[in-house]
Amino acid sequence: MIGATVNECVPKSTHYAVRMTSTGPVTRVEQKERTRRAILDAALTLSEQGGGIASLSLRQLAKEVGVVPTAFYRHFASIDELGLALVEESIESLRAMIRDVRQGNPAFAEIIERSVTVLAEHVATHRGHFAFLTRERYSGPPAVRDAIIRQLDLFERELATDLARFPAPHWSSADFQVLANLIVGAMVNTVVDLLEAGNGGQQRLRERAEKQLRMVVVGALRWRSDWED
Amino acid sequence: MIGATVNECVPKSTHYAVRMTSTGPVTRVEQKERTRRAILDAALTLSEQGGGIASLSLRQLAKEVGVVPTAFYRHFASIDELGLALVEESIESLRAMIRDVRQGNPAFAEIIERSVTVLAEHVATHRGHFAFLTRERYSGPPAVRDAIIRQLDLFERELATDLARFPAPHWSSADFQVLANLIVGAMVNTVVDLLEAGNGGQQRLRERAEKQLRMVVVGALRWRSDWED
DNA sequence: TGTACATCAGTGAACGCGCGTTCACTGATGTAC
DNA sequence: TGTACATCAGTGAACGCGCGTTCACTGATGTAC
Repeated sequence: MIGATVNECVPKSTHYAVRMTSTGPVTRVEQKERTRRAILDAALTLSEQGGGIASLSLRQLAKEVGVVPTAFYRHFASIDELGLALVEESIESLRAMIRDVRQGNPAFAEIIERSVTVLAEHVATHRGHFAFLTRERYSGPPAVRDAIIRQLDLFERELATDLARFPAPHWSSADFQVLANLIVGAMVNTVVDLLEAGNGGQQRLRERAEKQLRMVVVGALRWRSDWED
Repeated sequence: MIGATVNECVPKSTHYAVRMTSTGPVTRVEQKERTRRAILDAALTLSEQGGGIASLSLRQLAKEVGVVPTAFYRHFASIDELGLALVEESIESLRAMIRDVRQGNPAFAEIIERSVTVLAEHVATHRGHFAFLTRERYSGPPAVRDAIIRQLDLFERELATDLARFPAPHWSSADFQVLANLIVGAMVNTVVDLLEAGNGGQQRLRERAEKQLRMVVVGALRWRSDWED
């Protein structure tokens, strides 16, 4: 049966896992970028399923991408560097969302509805990034956790500044900080629930988030610091 | 230099890592319970440092406990079973806290202060459990995540029922559900921040949590469903 | 346009290591008499 | 109280496996002329 193994002797050749030849010829630079993108996406997917970036394995990752394990090193110097790339692009997605929420100056009555819509849209288009941020915020390596916390703190301070423009005579700037913390926390919880819910639950969660924001912004702003005595 | 190795030839004998002989003789049952406890505690510590329960290794764990890896199997059938034991006792800590928050009927004015105090005390005395719950809520195995989510949902519904006793004529029961979700989220965020802060930050975080609860309960209850149109 | 050479993304063999789990064992604690 | 036997928490050798990383390689793409 020596001849039986002949079919398995495929000639060795360079194989592109994410080639998509139907779109025509591709430059080497484009091809490299595609593989890099496929590695990042597979890392987001696998760490979402498998308990976070800390339990991600290079060999699982290579298998998911459809490439030999050592090919990874053409794109990243180590697994840690991949983690840094993921935290950077995830934080960029978060920044883009925050920018989009804050930009424009819709009428007061529409701020809340618009903000929640923008939030839901960004979460839907960058699921992997938002899942990464909410997960690694708690279980990631210290450098990753710190970067995420720093960005959320920054957003909290910006929000406190924005809120301080509302007419609320009895409020100190510390009060606005505390309110901003409450709001950011509620929005992060909304993100988590949006990620976990199927398409069916999205509308309910958006309405819940809008109602919570109204309770807090419209309701709580009538609260007065001096009530606390 | 053959004789040089003689000192290393210690006779083989049963070794108890957590014996504490100063307290006198210990029964076999007590000794077994001590080791089991040491395994659970080491698992909480290591998974807090090392990226969650999913990246916990049996051999690290045994080393931390001061026992040979195979000794583990005298206490748990597998690593997964250890995970189940951890989620069970962590959820029991959460239940105990919730019970303690809800019990007694302090004057209305004191409910908030008392609740935050109880929260902070339970977090301080069961750090490992609360760190486990807040972390594995996002990165744990599905069975663990589901158990934690279920318990938080339950608490949310109980809280909605409690809140519905407040006089708030314009509120529907759905409104109370939404408010309860906001409050539970804020309390979970407080737990996370308490765990991350050193002793120095505890007081500030407690005051922040109290202020947030006042904003939400005292302020938001004046919000009316029909404002949303 | 055609040819000869350079580049480098992906390959596959190999490494030493820590992993979870199995097994037969040992000896201190517990028990029956 | 003393002795002979049973129990079983902890031991240590061994297993096969997947891990991250190294290295020299191949052959398609890119470039110089």
